[in-house]
Amino acid sequence: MNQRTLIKNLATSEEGPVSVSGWVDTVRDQKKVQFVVLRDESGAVQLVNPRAPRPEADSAEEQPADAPESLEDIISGLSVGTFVTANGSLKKDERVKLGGVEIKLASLEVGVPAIAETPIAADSGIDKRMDWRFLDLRVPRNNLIFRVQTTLEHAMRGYWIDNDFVELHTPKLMATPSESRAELFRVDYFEGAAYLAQSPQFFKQMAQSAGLGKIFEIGPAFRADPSFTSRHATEFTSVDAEISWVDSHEDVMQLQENLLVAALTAVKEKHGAEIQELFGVDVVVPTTPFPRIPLAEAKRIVAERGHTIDRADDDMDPEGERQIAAHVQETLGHEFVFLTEYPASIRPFYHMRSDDDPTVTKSYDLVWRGLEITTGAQREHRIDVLEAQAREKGMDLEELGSYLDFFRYGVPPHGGFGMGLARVLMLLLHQPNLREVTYLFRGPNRLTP
RNA sequence: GGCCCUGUAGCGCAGUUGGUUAGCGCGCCGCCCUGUCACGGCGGAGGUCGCCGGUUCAAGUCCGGUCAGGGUCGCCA
Repeated sequence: MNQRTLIKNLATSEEGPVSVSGWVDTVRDQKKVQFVVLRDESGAVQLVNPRAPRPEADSAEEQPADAPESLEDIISGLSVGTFVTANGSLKKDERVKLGGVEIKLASLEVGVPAIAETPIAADSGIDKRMDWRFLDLRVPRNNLIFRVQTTLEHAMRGYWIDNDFVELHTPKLMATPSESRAELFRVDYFEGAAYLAQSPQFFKQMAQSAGLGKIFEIGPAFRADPSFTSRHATEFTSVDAEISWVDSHEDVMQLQENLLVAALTAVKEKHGAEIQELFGVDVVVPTTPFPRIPLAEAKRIVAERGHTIDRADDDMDPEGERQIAAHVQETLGHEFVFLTEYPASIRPFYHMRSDDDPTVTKSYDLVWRGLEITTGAQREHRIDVLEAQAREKGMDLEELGSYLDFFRYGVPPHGGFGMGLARVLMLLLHQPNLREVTYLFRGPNRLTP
């Protein structure tokens, strides 16, 4: 391992010998002095090499053919993108606009030369940039996205660990569908077939019967959904939690809002300035409690705003979600809104129904700036009611056998939610598209790289 | 999957009612340049206009098909 200094630490380093490693960002090769801007994952710094006076014309001929290449020739031959290690002397210099420091080069160790003409540029479209994602990710903005994601996940884990949650890793290969038959990826499994998990739903409920109390998982989910939108992927990272002893979905909503406040607080603290600089976005930590609006009322409000929801079922449409978010922002100044009391007709069989109105579930969606990021609910844990609801939805009770067993040997009342990590990141950074904030996007037309 | 839009140089784009040699910016290559920092100056290379077919004396331009991509709706996280 070489003893490189991270470029961001140069500003506070002492003048003198230093070594940095990174890739070439710019070469400014002038007659009397050469400059190289070197970038690593933490920042950029200027390397400088004053050229020696030109040797006499005939002295060049005296150079042996196998003489080592001079530093100035190495610099002249550098292509943008090449990874190098620079050794030299750190100097503060007010003339340098890039951080007020530069490294006077002693030597340059050049690795594999990069092809000079890159297949993408800063203004390339998302599809071309995804083809060359490793180049696209060198851009500081994109590098920051995954630092923010790391902080986001770390803060959520921290919150859960502080609150006695258990972290689980549920299987992604399943014998039967985890929710519905639709959107399932079927894969060969030895002599038979298996399905890729659409969500950890059943397994995190199993943890309730297992007596684990409070659990969470951050893991992959797969949906064979031919969706071509800015907010869908066929493989995505799902943030899930499930807790015992809830009185209603209200307890789940409280968990989730506290979790999001902890996560966004951590992101603002650690990256707020950088996010402002590179994305022009102010990270807003929401206040609790988040507004809660029953779906029926939300639909009335949306209708009053002049948007007609034109659809066969009782659900909200995307424009309706944007409208209700605008309403909440205007009247309450809040970016988040819980839409609650979804009709049973548009919810899965395992959502618990309301005590006083069986057509309504104890469930919610969380909408952030007009986009749904979560569905949560109290689950039905009474086996007879659960079976009745499954039958009503036309589910095959045989196929649900092992899931239904979770409820036959004792189970606490429980509830939980699932949240799309990339959707959160997309909204946090005001990005127009999931693809921008996914390391390697997977969609109906995208399996590489 | 439905609807709408877009495919022209490595990248981003322009290209008139169809008309002779298809342009611009960036990038790339070469030469020049006293400290640059979006360096600058001069020169150069690079395109069977996504693909197939049709209309026409003539197609980047019009028509049909096809492939790829984007947006949106459905679906959801």
